[in-house]
Amino acid sequence: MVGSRETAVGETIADWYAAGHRELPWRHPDYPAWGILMSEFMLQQTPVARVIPRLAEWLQRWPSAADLAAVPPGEAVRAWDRLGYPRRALALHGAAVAIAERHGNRVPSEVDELLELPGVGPYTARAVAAFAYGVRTPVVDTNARRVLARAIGGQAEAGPPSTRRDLEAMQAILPVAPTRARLTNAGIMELGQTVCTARAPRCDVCPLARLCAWRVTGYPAYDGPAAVRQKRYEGSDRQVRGLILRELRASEVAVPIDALSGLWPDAVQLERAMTGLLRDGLVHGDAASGFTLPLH
DNA sequence: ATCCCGGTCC
DNA sequence: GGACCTGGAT
Repeated sequence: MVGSRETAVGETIADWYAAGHRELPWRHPDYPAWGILMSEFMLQQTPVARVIPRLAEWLQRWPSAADLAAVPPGEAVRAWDRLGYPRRALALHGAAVAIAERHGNRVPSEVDELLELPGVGPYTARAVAAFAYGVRTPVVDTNARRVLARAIGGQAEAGPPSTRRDLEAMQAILPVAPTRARLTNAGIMELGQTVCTARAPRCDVCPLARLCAWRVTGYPAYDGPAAVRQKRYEGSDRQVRGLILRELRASEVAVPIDALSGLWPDAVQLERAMTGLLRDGLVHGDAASGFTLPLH
């Protein structure tokens, strides 16, 4: 219905974002769709400040999908450097190959086509459609989920994720006009990152003010299931995988097994990490001939 | 020294 | 539901 909280929240966020936001490279009007796709891959798990310089390098080195597709996947893994979760580099290279071969070197604009690309899930597909092409579609990341949970749901936290519910909740606040919807999509994530933060929300400067259901009900405490905690990094297989890849990134030739066995005291865990890397396609080779990044 | 962040895939 | 990386914040 007209005048609902949903409508008012969506319009208010669009106005707030339009009135002033951080200047980020991928928000410039003439930034290419390929650059936006790369930025979304990098931003999936990595803070803005670390993405900016790396993205600039990638765009200069590989100005289109076909340029990245033309090099071995290992070059993407090497250039990924320390952004973390290097399977994303492999997936981005795979997406570049698919775009070059099946889409005429043009990043697709349809959500369904984007979802077919490796490493592209519900968030990235809609983010690219919305921000590269202006498609009116709900874009929901973890920040948007939290804002929706508070402003619309009246809850302190978002609770367990449900893509279907998230998309419906975001759809309900999206303005009808695509140009306005785009502002709301970008704005709700910015609001969640800078104002409606997880631990110390700055409600005193929030544009939603009394439109927020959580605020008007007196900030009730969260009574849902506790958020799952990430296992510690120190001593994890993730750390061992990171050590192995760091060694392979630094070498232009195959690294002998002896050079890797010194990286970690627990031989069983080292073996397990290497098996995982080989299975993921992040490493090629064997004990006899040594190991490399995937160079073919 | 410890905690925290986060989208995709299996 | 759990695995996956890293560095910055506290």
